[in-house]
Amino acid sequence: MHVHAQVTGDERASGGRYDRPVTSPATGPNPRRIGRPRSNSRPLVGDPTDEILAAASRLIGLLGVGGTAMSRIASEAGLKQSSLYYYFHRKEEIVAALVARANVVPLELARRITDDGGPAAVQIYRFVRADVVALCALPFDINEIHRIAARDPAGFAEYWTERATLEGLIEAWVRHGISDGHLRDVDPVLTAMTILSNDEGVQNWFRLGTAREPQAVGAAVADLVVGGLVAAPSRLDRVRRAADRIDFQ
Amino acid sequence: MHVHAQVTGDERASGGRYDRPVTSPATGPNPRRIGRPRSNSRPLVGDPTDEILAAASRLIGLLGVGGTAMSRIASEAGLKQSSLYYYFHRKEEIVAALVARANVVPLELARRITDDGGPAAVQIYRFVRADVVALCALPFDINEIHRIAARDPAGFAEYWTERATLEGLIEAWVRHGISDGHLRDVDPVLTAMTILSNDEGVQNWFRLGTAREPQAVGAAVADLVVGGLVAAPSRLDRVRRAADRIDFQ
DNA sequence: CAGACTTTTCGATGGAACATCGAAACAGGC
DNA sequence: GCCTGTTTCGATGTTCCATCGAAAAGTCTG
Repeated sequence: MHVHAQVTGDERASGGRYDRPVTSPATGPNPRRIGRPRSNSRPLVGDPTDEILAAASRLIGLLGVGGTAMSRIASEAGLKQSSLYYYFHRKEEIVAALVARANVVPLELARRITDDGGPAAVQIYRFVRADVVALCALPFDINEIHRIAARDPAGFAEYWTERATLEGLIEAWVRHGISDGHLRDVDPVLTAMTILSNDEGVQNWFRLGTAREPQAVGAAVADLVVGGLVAAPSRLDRVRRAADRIDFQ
Repeated sequence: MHVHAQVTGDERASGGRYDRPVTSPATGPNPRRIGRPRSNSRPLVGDPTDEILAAASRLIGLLGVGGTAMSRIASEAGLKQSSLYYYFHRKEEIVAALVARANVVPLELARRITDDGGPAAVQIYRFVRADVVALCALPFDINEIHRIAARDPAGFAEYWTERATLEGLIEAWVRHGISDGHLRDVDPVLTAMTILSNDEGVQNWFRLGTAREPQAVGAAVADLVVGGLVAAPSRLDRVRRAADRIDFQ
């Protein structure tokens, strides 16, 4: 029977290999692997799935999704083109796996900041500053991935769920800030959307070549966003100092 | 001699037909056109270049650049696939022509606002509000086009020049606002970049389906941006009223 | 330790899309 | 009528995504 028939729903979500072994992947010095040997004789370093994702990530950052051929990814991962389809059914699944990784960082960040508590303005400041830096550090442009995810809501369902969660956390900060009078009376939904858009948009232009350091860009954007939200501008300095105390010590 | 050999540098920049006739295109009731007739018998309505761009714009908005096949554009414009290449050498040239059109609106807007003069905060407020609306009204996602333009700086040289001009105009507003004390002491370059990123990022999320009206989104973003820039937050109300007086009367 | 089964890889192939080439089909001027 | 220039087409080449069946290894069972 052909291996494709063994695919279950779960692997689609995980974006990984068809039948992922429960045992850890080959890591020893002489990783005896089953299956037909590769035509090239290069030593096999780790989990092929990870190697594929690493190659894809690098290439997509360089050439974009459309400009990155499956054959190129395969060759950089030490495989032939058709062998890729053993690990990922379609090109989009590779993209989905990459976006799933990228999504973890901002979401973890937001959760940690929510757990830390503190004034809403400080929370938002901390988030924006770190989010911009994190997005700038990604090897590829998150906006391009967004666009692909938007055209295939079913295939990227997990992504959109996480995205909604993230937006919800930010909304909650904004709501708290408004109710305790520290923030202006803005639309929380629109504001959360704008904050995320802003981070991603800036990341885009940073990628296109700005001399600024990501840290500086992040701080500037955080200044602008929080400055636009706080009820009294004199608070901005205190907010910045509070954020620095938490994150830079 | 093949028609390709007749291409000059100019047509590349204009993104149009190989040898654009100086005479106006057929507009009469019975526009007798020279050249081989089309295989379909549909009546020919206007300039084929415009029809191609209209079809491409619609399809790209629907399916994205990668998802829009040249054969599809051709068929919607009443042509066979290979006939497109008489008007545009490559798919990217169609994209370049579209982006050239899209770029006109924000640049004109910024120039008019500069000519109008007035306080920097009002200028920025007016720009952001109108820019967001204009970007939301585009049939396609400007961010996708940006990315393609970024990967081919030579082919989109005109676009990048105009972009730099736009950024320069905004920078000048910010500089003026700082020097006369109405705006906080921010980095003008970074701020101009952030403002444009913000507009484009919000446009992106609006396109993905928000219940808000573009007008409302634009006003909210303008509030946030200008609120983050003005030295005294009490000024925000006055700025908004001043902008309303100019644009909504 | 032979043979069945599983895992991983490959080569061949089909189909879709971009792009090029040469020629066909018209109009207008000589 | 014939030549020239304009616009369109069909055929073709190449590249890329994706599928299929089989090959080449290891592992398990009797």
